[in-house]
Amino acid sequence: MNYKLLAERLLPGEYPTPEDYEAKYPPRDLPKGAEVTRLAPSPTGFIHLGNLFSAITDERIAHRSGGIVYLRIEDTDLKRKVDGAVEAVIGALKYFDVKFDEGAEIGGNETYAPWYQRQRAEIYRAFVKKLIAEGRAYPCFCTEDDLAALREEQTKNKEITGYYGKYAKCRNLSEEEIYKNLDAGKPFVIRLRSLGNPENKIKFHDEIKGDVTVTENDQDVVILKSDGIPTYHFAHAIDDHFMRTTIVIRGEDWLASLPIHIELFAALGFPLPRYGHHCSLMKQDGETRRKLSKRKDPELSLEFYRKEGYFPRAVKVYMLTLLNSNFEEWYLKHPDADLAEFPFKAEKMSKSGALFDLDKLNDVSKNELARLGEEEMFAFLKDWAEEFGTDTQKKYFADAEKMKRTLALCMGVGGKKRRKDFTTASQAMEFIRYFFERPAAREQYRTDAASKNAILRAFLARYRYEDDAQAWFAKVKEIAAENGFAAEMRDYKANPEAYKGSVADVAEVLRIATTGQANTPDLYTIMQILGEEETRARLQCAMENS
RNA sequence: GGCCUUGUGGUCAAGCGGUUAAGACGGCGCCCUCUCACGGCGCAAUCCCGGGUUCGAUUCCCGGCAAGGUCACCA
Repeated sequence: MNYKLLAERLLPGEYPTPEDYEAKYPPRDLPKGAEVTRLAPSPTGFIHLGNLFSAITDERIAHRSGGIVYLRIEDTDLKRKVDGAVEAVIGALKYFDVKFDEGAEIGGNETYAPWYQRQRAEIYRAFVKKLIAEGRAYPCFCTEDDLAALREEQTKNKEITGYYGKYAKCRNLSEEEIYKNLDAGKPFVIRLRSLGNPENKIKFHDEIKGDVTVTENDQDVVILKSDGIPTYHFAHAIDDHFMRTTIVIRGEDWLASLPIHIELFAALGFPLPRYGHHCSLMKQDGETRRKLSKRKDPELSLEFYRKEGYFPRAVKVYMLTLLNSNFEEWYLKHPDADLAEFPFKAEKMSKSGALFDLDKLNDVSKNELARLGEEEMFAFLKDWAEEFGTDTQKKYFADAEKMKRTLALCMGVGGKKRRKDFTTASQAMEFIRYFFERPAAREQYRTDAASKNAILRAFLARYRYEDDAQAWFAKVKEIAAENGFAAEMRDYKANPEAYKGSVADVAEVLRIATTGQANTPDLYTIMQILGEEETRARLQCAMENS
């Protein structure tokens, strides 16, 4: 068979030679040991935690080593393409503070552009043509029905499914048959002529998983689809070679197709890059655990964290604790260090899939929020409210001074005695709501109505805005004593039967009356922030509504 | 089913032949206290199973078992 002629028929025209491409995309001029990594999402419009997980790894490995990380868009499947998806990826990663050096919509070093695979058609075809000319690839005219029938037969006979060996019908088509099919205008794909033998095992060192054993590939995989676009496997080999990736970081689901990639790189005459296959985030689902799924788990979407108002750094910190087992300890020791200083290592990555733990994220989030200064917290909440808040919530920020006072005095923001009442911006808005709106739904008073009104009346009668905290609380105690409640907690504890309740119950009446909630920060401070008029109005209102 | 990977408390995990088997989250209890939150103290809870190797296995070997991944003209 004349493979050269066949190649010309299949992919007519002049293509640059491998040497041309080697010259066009030269090795990167980087210091020794510098790693080149990449994030290569497909533009489906859905950016998830898994992408962030990979992206942080890519970014850390590249930048820790003085190398670069780039963004490549794997848009070879036009069925899945969504407009604006690339911007969404970039926006989301930027929000979580992952910076790329070059890539799609980012620019940077143009030498290795374009970063959209659909714009790289020529180079893929040039190499496919070369493979055909060498007899390492061939046209396959099997239809999807043919393939389905084949799979069915193999399944029935309990054989390995796929296009390989004796089942690779088109592999041994005669020259005559091929041209007959071509003349008839039959659509075709190009397949790799695999030389592998599954009896052979390959020892392979994975940067994350360590030493693994894989089975040699014998599948004649499709490398060029009938629309002339390469499959992932082929594009991966070409792009990661010519974009000079040194370490390919990807999900462990790719480990299964590593043998294909090993054979492809060899067939192409490219040195194999290093690989790091990371585990995927799991979720408990009844008895078993499974991969986080975008249909079932809203928390997989990065958008979820923005909407809920998680502080972006918190998400990043949590990802880092999952990514490197020694990160948490390091962070405890260096709470004020730049996250970039953490000595991130691929080999410290977990080999098994971690269950995504929202409780843990929430804890991290509270702590991160508690680190924010007054201005930072104000800006964070304001930005969130402007994007996701209700119209009422947006108005909270109209009186910036009041908001800052609330944050500082009641939440301890900016001070050293921090409260950790909320994990997200949306919770924060809910939490401080009673400062800006009259409480609507009241919690139940534990105290009976008559005592409650007596307490309210007594308080209203002697409340003075000018009182300091001590004087204020002394009055509360007085009121307690006068109404049959223990003024001192220890008295009440020593002899609970002697009283209607304690000063705690008296405080609760006042607290619910002014805030609508049984649990709040210091009541005196709240009243100071609300102002005398508003405080009185609320207490009055609570009395009348009983 | 074939192939690959992984198995330490409920979760994330440290550990690398001898440890009272770290730590964090969560849970529970106590203290602090006008409530809550914070903070402090404490408690419960773990080496998948079976064989070896060894004076000694969570650690090494073999075999099970379980879980996950993958078997497309999707990435």
